[in-house]
Amino acid sequence: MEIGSFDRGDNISSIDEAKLESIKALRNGGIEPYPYSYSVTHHAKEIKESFAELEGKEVSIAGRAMQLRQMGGITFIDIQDRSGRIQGLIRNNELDEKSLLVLTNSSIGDTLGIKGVVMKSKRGEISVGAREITMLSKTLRTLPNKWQGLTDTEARYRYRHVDLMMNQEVLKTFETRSKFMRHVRDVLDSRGAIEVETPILQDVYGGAKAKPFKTTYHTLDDKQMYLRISDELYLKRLIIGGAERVYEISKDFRNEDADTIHNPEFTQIEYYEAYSDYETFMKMMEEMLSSFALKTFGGMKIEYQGETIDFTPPFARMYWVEELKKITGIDVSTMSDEEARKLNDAELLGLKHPDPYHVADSLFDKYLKNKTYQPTFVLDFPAYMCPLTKIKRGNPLRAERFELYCGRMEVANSYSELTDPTYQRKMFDDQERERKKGDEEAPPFDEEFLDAMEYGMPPTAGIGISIDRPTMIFTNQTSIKEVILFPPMKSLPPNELSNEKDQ
RNA sequence: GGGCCCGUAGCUCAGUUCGGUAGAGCAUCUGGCUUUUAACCAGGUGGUCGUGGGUUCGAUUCCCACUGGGCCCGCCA
Repeated sequence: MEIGSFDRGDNISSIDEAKLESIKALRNGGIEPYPYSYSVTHHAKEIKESFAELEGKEVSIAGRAMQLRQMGGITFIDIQDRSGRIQGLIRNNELDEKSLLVLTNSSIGDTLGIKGVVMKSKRGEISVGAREITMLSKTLRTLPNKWQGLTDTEARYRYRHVDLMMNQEVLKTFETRSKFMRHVRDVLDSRGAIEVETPILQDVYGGAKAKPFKTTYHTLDDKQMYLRISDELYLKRLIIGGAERVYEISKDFRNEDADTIHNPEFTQIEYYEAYSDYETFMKMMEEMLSSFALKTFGGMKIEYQGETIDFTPPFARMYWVEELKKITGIDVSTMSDEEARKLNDAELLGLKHPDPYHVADSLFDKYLKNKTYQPTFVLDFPAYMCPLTKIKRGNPLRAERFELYCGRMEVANSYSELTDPTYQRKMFDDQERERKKGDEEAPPFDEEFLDAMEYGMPPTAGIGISIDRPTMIFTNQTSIKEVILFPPMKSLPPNELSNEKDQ
């Protein structure tokens, strides 16, 4: 099979006959090539960092053999574990019979355990001088080129396990992602919030404007179900119920094309806090991002794609409707349908649905988005753009909503949540009308949610915090696929030969 | 959905300009070597050149379609 075509779609390399022979040889010598456990005392990085204390002491390390230099009676094996690499130094005449058998049947890619003494080689390389070598897992496959490694983007995503073993910085990226998610949780937990789980499979989707994935729940009653586009409405029902502070780490699904900053399946943390408004969350976000930068990178400034992003609070505030008016003379908050259509033509926006909502949004992208490289609160949206938001105090044309931008990407979206059930019902009616006109992104009427709202919802601030995009910034990546372990890939064409024997 | 680029050995890449069924390095196999670290030296194995069709005496190379990937645009708060 060949990698270039991915014909079989199941493997990046073929099974190596010689390695099967090694397995036989090991078993003939009484050694199981797939044992149960191994006692690891140290990681590579620890040994290198604490060499002074560890020199002469016995340690056990385990990991994948990435390089192997054999010169007659002495072998150097570079063992890679999660922390990095360290050299094993093996002299044949110091090994017992079993270790020697393991050594002669070892190859690059095997997972090995080495027990021995911390020392330096003649060339000064910190090493583990082996007394015992244990086969922990015999590989059947061949690793990519030790220098260039695996660089083909498609292969890296389809065979992420190979990507991880060949490109250790990928693991660092996902460690950073994990740290960020942990940090957001910590911040919310410290506010006394509880983490909840709400349905991913929903009868009535809502909480955002987006095309859903449809599915069918045959076992229940064969009805149409949807993968959630947002968990907003469920979390609000919990606020109505008295939970006061709730959040969910939510995988949301939107049936749209992928690009470098969108993935059909993405992760955000939605958080709702009773008795607070969007000002509370602007402060919270400043604190959350700056403290993460400080804790993780030792400073408020980080490098992203050759430019510095400064997370020192306070972040810039862009009152974008006013800003846009200054630049273009257009007030998008009072734009009529007719004016929107004209602007679509005059500004060459090329929108399919040139309604005020899309035109305003498009004008922001055209004139203002490029000014959001530094952390920037883009705030006070036209009221008509925000059907689930309270109108701004003192200005009925605006809504109390902000989007936090960073690196020209939207990374959070927050409102002073609408709590007036009568007004909310009117908003749903409007949406329903749009929907009947053919806007398939307009969310359906949600009577259950309105019923809940009619019991009375306390003043509440809500926010959705992206996990994917801040991770891109913190790991200096330009594609969302680099921060998603298994990004969706198109199916490979079936191979007619795939039922035939292989190898 | 539109444009541009790409797919050659397990990996990383040459070769395609001007058509004659393919090369390198690493990996792998054999032999040598007891302090290497891109180890080294000698020899060997390995490819229906992404898929299908067309032009041609002959196609990895030219043409068309398809497929997978990347980037840009559109769409997606």
